[in-house]
Amino acid sequence: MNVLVIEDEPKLAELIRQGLDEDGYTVDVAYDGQEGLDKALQNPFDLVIMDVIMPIMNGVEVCRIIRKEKPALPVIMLTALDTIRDKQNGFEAGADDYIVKPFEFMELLMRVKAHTRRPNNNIGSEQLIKVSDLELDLDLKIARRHGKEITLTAKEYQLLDYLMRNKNRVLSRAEIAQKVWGLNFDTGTNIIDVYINFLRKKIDMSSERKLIQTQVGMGYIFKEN
Amino acid sequence: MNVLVIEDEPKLAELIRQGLDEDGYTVDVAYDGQEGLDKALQNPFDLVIMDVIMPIMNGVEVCRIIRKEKPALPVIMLTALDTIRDKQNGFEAGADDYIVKPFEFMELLMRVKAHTRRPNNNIGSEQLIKVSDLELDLDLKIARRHGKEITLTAKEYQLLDYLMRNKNRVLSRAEIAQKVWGLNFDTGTNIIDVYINFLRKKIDMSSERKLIQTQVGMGYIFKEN
DNA sequence: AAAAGCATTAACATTGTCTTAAAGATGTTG
DNA sequence: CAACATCTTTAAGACAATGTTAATGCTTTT
Repeated sequence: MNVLVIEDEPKLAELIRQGLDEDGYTVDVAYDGQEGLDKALQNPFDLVIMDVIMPIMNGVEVCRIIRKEKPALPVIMLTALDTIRDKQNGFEAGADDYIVKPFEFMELLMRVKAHTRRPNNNIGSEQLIKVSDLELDLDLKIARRHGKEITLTAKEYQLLDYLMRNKNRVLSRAEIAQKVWGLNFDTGTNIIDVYINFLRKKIDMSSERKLIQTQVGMGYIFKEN
Repeated sequence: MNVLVIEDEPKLAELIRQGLDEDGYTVDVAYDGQEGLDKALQNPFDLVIMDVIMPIMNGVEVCRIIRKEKPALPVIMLTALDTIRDKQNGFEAGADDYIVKPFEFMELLMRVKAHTRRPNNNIGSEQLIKVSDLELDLDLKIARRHGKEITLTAKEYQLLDYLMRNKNRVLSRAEIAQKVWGLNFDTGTNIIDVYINFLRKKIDMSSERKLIQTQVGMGYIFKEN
């Protein structure tokens, strides 16, 4: 697990670094907001711990940008500001947790564990979406069913990605056109039907379990189970 | 967003319920650990808020089981126990957050938001309309009565959706034609009657409680209870 | 009891979907 | 930079599912 600590006070930064290190985390430290932001965006961290009051760029700002660029990356704010208003600012900027100084290191450690335990947090390590026996490898841009590799073209990949992220929900053609093609679906095109057909041939043809199902008059659904 | 509150103290439970309700959450309350656990496992909640000290089964136990059965369901613990050791117990049982009483409601609300903001959590976030023992699943576009699944065609679905959203109100054919078909109902068509008939066969045939009722000379009404 | 309103059914019309083929883009390689 | 390969998109016909009409019989109202 890779953790980024953004904290301008060297003593505290070192304390946190060492404590997490002892617990098996890989820790990187940044000493101001700008440096922290750059590191956070460029490297695959699993969690960010940051102070609010920092030189160059304050934590709330940094958090806002991180949240926008990496919506799934957990952020724990660490600060002496204790009023409800301060906390509200932090949470509104997208923080996932807020710890008031002074705190016991044990408390921080427990919260770090809580936020890195989440099953969704395979971000930073290997990237894949899994539904039933089909997995989509976000790094290699291929699918796998029963462990067998299935190559996909760009559009097929985008469509499958969208379907899988919205599994168990009927998606209208208009919705799919909008999200995958950026179209307004007034154009009377049947391109979605055609691509659904391509995907079915690749992922559903050889299997009994049909993952892509048609909902006549409504759209398509990617069904788990 | 569906939230389960497990809290034995009725006053506090109601306070939380009301506050979350005002912020747009759908809230269910359980008053002891066992009831809470049952509800949590049987329904698709997005978040659980629970007290630690409760009759029948304590929060730590409940949390441990929830975590095992539903690893992705966020749990916020709420307790008067303030020592590091207590918190450690909570987190080790799989809690995602830990708030010490007394707390400001705003702080709870912010943490609830933080935990329900996470992407990928379409787990449990199924949208549905419920009237009496009939529920309409807006994701799967199916109905369920007594838990039994009922598939619907596109028009049937649209009509039922309209009826349920306007439950306990007599709807004239003209209104229905307008809203569901986009027609002006001057055409002397009986299509609404026919579709009401289809719906009755699917949802009312096998049940004593007739949800769709005729108001002679006026239209139809979808009646709760 | 007559009239009006409603329920039900089956036949038919319409729409929606699947599949294939081929043309138009785009990217790659000699 | 031309020829090739691959990918994306359009189009058309076959087929299936759904939507609608209309005729008939039943129920409610007056």
